[in-house]
Amino acid sequence: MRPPTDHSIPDRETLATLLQGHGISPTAQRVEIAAILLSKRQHLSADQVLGRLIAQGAAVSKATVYNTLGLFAEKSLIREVIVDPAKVFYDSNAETHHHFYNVDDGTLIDVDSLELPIEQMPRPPAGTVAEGVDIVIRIRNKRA
Amino acid sequence: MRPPTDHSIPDRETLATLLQGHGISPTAQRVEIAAILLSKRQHLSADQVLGRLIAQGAAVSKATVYNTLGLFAEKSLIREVIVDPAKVFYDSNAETHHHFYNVDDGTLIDVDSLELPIEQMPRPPAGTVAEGVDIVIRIRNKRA
DNA sequence: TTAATTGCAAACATTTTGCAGGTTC
DNA sequence: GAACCTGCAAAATGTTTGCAATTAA
Repeated sequence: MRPPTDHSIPDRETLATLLQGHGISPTAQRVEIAAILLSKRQHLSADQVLGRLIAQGAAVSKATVYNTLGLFAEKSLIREVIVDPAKVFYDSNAETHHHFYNVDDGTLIDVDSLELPIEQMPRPPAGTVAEGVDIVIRIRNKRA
Repeated sequence: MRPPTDHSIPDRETLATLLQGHGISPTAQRVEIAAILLSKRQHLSADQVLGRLIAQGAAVSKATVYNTLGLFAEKSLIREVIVDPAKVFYDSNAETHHHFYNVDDGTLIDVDSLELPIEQMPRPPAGTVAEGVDIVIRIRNKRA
């Protein structure tokens, strides 16, 4: 049986292995960032990640946060979600799925891809290949 | 029969009427911006619109271009397309349709919604209503 | 020890804003 | 003349970059 730790799940060791599995050298800062973002299903902006790092006393610079999140996305460890012209969200869930985007409060909610099946996919233009499909259902709060 | 004009189609008069039909007072600048964007099916950034205005000698300020495009989108005359974290594209086609987005060159291509039917739509979370669905198929140039 | 990574600050690009001057109805 | 609209410049925001110092393999 594994002893309890003072770290959030998943633990640092597991995270380091996970990063390596995606071809990412697990530096202290990267593991710290992964620990925050991958602790659960969530959608955070780079600034929010930085805020949490600072809040918990981790010393990671802004540039490193941006670079690292970009690197994670490139290595398919996380996903970028482009819905807000003002900033990019990073989704701890890299699996195929879609989103509700609440335009009133800027909130993202996951939609399992089984709930939104795509019947038929148009053929990509000549000379190109499809890389992925992003579906965003824009929602608004019901007015009282 | 209507005499030929030196304006692009649609002409200024028609555009002014169109703007009014969407609850937009047709000022000179707004008509000019509409003339550029609505001349055909296209996707332009605010900066591209400004560039074309300048190129053709129209005197419209940057702030007005941004404000006007935002206003047009709000009034459903055009559509904002959020695919590039760096800038918003304005789509002269406000009808329901979707997009291919070429991540290599930043190009947008329309996809008729008939070519990408949605079989089943998940129910929006309680207290919210769906406003629209944006589907973006990310494509990449085939490598030689 | 060689390459990769980080941090800082400055640079950037897009978009927004404040406000004075114009325009419209 | 009241409300709306425009233009300019400055500000705000999110993100990227250059480069020296640090760390990792």
